[in-house]
Amino acid sequence: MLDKKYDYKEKEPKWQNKWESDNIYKFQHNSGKPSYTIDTPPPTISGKLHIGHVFSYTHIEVIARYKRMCGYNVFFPLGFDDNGLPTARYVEKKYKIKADRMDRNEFIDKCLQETAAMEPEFHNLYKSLGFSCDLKNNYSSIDKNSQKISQQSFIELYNKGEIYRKQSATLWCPECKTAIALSEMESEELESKMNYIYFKVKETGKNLEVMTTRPELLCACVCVFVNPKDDRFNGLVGKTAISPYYNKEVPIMANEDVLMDKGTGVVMCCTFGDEADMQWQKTYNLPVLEAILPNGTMSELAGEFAGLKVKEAREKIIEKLKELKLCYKQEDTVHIVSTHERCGHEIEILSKPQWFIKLLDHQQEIYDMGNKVNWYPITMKKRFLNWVEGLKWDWCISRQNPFGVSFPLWYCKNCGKVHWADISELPVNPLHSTPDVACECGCTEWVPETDVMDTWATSSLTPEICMNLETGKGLDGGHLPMDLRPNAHDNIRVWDFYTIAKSLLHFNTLPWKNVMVSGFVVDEKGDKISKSKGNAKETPTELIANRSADITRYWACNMSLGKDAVFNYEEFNSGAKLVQKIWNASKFVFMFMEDALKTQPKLLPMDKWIIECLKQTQQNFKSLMNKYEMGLAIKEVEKLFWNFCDNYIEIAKNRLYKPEIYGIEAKQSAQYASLFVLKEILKLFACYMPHITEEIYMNGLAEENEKSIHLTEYNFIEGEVDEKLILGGEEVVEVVSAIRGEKSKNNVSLKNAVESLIIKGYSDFVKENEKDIMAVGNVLNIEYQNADEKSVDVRLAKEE
RNA sequence: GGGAGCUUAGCUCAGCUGGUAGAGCGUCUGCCUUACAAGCAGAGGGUCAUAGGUUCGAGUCCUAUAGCUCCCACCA
Repeated sequence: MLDKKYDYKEKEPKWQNKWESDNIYKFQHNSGKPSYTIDTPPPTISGKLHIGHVFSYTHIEVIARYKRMCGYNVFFPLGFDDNGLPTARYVEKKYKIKADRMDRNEFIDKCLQETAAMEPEFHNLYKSLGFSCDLKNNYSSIDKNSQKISQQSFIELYNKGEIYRKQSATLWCPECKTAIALSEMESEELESKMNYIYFKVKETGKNLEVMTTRPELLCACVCVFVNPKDDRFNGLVGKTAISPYYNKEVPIMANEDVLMDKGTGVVMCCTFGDEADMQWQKTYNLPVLEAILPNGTMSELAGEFAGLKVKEAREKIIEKLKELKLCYKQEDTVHIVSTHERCGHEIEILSKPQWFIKLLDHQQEIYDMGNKVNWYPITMKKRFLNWVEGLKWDWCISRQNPFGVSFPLWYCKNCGKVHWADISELPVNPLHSTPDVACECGCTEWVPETDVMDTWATSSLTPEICMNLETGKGLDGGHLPMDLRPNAHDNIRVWDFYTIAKSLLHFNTLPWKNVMVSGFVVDEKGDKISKSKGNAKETPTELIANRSADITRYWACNMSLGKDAVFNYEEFNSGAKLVQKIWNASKFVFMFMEDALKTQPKLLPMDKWIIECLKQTQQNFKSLMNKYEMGLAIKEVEKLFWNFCDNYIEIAKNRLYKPEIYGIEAKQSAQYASLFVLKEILKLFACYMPHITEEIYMNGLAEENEKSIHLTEYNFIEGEVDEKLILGGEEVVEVVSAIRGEKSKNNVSLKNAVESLIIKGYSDFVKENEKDIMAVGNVLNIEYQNADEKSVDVRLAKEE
């Protein structure tokens, strides 16, 4: 029997502990069931979990439960992404330390301690939300297995000719002092100045006006460009310009990309001010001059400005140019600069040796693979393809950052030749060991690679890392594709993209068949909820404590897949109402459970009707869930549930309470139907609200040997829906509603008797349910008339 | 500039292959009804962004336009 009130504070932890101790979500290796594998996103360990995590992780969790109840053996592991820059920066901030000003090993230990300390917090939150992931089956992207798989991937791709090391233009963050990848860039509007300065044309001695926002790069100017169609500069191309202050001679060249109406129509090209400069450097094979050092200060090239930070140098050189009357005008402007997503610092382009994975050679294949993946919702596919089309760089995977997966290699001190670790030795940290062989050149001294890999070089292998938990086979493509990759839309061009690329390069197969893309949680203004914006009113832990896990989950599912959802506290009320109602309705049905027949008796029409409604809902539910549209799917269940409560139970009530009037068979029919439908409704709700459904199920509905509602399977009723039966039942509801309306209009109680009821134009189905209608409406006399249009005349009895 | 999405009731959103506008919340009016007053019943509320087009018929399909959001490009 059920308690009078449902106390989530007691019940939710009770079931969470039980599920954990019974190990009910363990992936059953040899269960004989088909398996369903999920490539769960490992959250980045760089701060507390926020409501956005709860949102998208709940979506994954609901699908996991759904698939389990569909009869799949669900592989739902758990991971943590704790290697690399995000974690390093988090640790630096938290302890106010700087990685480059302390011992490398000490810093790494600090990072490892921090991540180890945070993982239990994540576990607890997952547990308190009732997640059905296998908490014991987890990985971290810095653990030995992940490192091994990641390093092996690197070596194998090198052997396949897909990796190269090259001194080349690199996106560089002077703040983090590391190379970054295109996907880590953001752009930001910054105020700046357009500076108009004078070059000189050597041959004519005339001034050549040039506009630049980056005068500090003047020292690295290698040429100036004009548009060949620009009449103003007829005859200049081929001549020589002399830069102001530095007095360096550079060629005047023509290029059609130069915008004639921007600035003065003359562009100075430096290596490397921006990506256009880089492109020009490549096209015209211009010399590479390094104006900016990795730490963001000016190089020797800058002369008296050497050692200054870029921004200081910019101001100083303009002062100088003004002094020399070589800068004749300044205008304010707002321009968009590329910044590093992790620190917001402006990105520079430097020339440094880095390791790259070839992507541009495989652009079309990556595109084709993305095209083969099922994206949910389908519009997300375009985002992916759009990103692949815009690819301009190979993937720079080296990072000059202490915390991450090491490159498994050393360089010969003498000749620079690379010595690779043997795959059997992995994982290795080249800083901690040295090869005991000599180089071909005879040298025996080896210099370790100090760079580490981009976090995505490892995260892009999560299908292999996940499956390794089960198979132990390491970097192995035999299990691919997995069934599902779930993530939010910001990860399409990052995690999804890199994973597809790696899967292509290693195994030439899809990493997974389906991608489910969630939206973000935003506030009323449409801004992403985040701690830094201060628009998150409650932490996930507080929400769960104040509103319960089931209600929080319900809120998270109340969305359209892929769309951003507004966080509105009031929306939690609908969930609270639903949970309460499920409890009360179950209490009612349970009152008549004791002497219910186990096998199906002969059913009355309205009992058949509600079962037919269930069948229809189940079918809609299934087809929506198979498209991962859990928000629309639960709406279907809710619709059925409220119909069950407001209409069916009200009608069945009289038969249940008063068998002496309506007959024992009428009671048994209602007992059977109400129990059957309630049980199936609870199963449909179970993946959303696992606690309350479990509490009810295990308190009366479970068979003797059943351990949990979550280990049951849906009892989907097959066959076509009997539309006639559905419509017939709806006609009965319509008649009942007319009676209620009349009473409401006359401000009388629903108990008030109806003196006479005249039903016109309705089908015979209504007549078949005469007893139910009379009972629920307290109707004394009933009459039927044929008519072309349906109507119901209600004459109320006088109030007593 | 390229790509995607959105615009439907006061608010948050559903509306699949075109057939007489839907839900929840909020508002209003009633009702203590042997599960539930944190409840129940009922009511009001919309030129479906705008303009054209296809069609017997258009939130739904097509073409423009406007506004908002996101991604990419724009950094001289």
